[in-house]
Amino acid sequence: MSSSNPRKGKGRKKIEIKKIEHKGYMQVAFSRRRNGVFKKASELTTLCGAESAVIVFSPGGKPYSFGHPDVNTTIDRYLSNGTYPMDKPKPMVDFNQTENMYELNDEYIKLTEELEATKKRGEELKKLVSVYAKDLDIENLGLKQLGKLKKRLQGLQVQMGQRFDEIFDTQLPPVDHQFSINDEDMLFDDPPDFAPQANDLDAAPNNVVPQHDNPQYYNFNYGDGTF
Amino acid sequence: MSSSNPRKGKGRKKIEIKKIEHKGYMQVAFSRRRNGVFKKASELTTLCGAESAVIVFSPGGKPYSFGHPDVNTTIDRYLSNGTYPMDKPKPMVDFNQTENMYELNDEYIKLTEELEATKKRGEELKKLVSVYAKDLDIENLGLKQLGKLKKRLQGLQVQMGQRFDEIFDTQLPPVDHQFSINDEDMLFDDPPDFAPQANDLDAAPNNVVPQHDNPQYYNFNYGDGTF
DNA sequence: GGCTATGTATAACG
DNA sequence: CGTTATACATAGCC
Repeated sequence: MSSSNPRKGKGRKKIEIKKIEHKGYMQVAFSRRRNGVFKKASELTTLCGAESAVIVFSPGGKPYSFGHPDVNTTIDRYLSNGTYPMDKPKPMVDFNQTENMYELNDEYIKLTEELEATKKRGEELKKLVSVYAKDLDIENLGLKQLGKLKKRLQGLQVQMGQRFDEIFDTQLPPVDHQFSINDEDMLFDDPPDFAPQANDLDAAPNNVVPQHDNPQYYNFNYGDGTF
Repeated sequence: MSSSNPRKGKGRKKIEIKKIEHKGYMQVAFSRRRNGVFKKASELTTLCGAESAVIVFSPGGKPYSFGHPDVNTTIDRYLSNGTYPMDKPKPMVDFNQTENMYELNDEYIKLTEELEATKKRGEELKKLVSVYAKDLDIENLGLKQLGKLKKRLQGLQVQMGQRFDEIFDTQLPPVDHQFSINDEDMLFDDPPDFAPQANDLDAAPNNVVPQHDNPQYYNFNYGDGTF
């Protein structure tokens, strides 16, 4: 940057927490700080015996993660804790502590989104009800209504069949990330649960090279945790 | 301490990265360091425009999280193999402004209440629609949901059959009726038995994230100290 | 990937 | 909870 000083400040300089525009610097900063975050997380984990997971997507879109005992386990626990479908009472934050800003902000964003989604769904349901409400009582259906219902059921059955085939053919994971929004779950009284992930930590070069044609995941082992 | 030290024994001391047994200290450390991790993550996010999610369970089992744009979005992206739209403007508060917290908290409470109310309405509507919702998004149902739906439909079929019987019992079918009795068979006798019993698939291993081992990095003990 | 100077996080204490 | 001294993280450079 400057030119006339052969030996400018070698040490660290203060930087503003704004987006780094220079791609090269940004990449370096990302790399270093990502590792810094992972290390901090692992220390927290070790010092306090806490479970943790950190997921970061680089500006290029590559995922990096750290977790103890492993990312998926922690995510599962987080999700099944009801935070996702948002059933359970959340552990409440202490509003008098600055340190909870982050959590609060997070909750705020989630709430905003969920509210929006829920409202939207409510509207759609309303429409449906207005159309079908009169047909609700099966015992009082006439032939015509039964015929309609029958057709509908047949259509559903076909779809169901296809869906089953799809699942068994492609081994599609049953995890559905969108239950909290298009929640068909509560319809069928299904307890929200997530498939336990196979935990297979195979040794690999510490290089960040994606294996074969898998999507690029960058995980590291860090002490006990997966880095 | 025993020797003279003009400086007081204040200031930070080096600590070993192992489980803190003293619960009081541990709680303090957890609080501070969790906050530190969140801040680091938020800086990383800001500096590099990266998506991130941090989940930490306190030793007491309470989940804390930070995420941008939000935890669930990042988790979803992670779980769905890292392919996801990247640009998405989110309301991001200034983490360094404590004043915002109260405001945020206020919003938070309002949102929570509104969400609850909206959800409640939504559920009631949903009950009404349930069976008749032709717009049910079957394509997004998981196996378990499909199983339930199937049962439901079968139950309906029985009811429909009874209703049909009633109708044809008490009155003569129209001359050019749209449904023959045989239609019943097709509907009721022959419910395509889709799945062998679906609940197993939930345990099917998802595509496992490749793990990279980095053994020479920090090595810390974890996991025996009872807590 | 390594070095060094310096900004930051934070352990111990009031 | 605020201060203080200090370990640690890391920006700029090689």
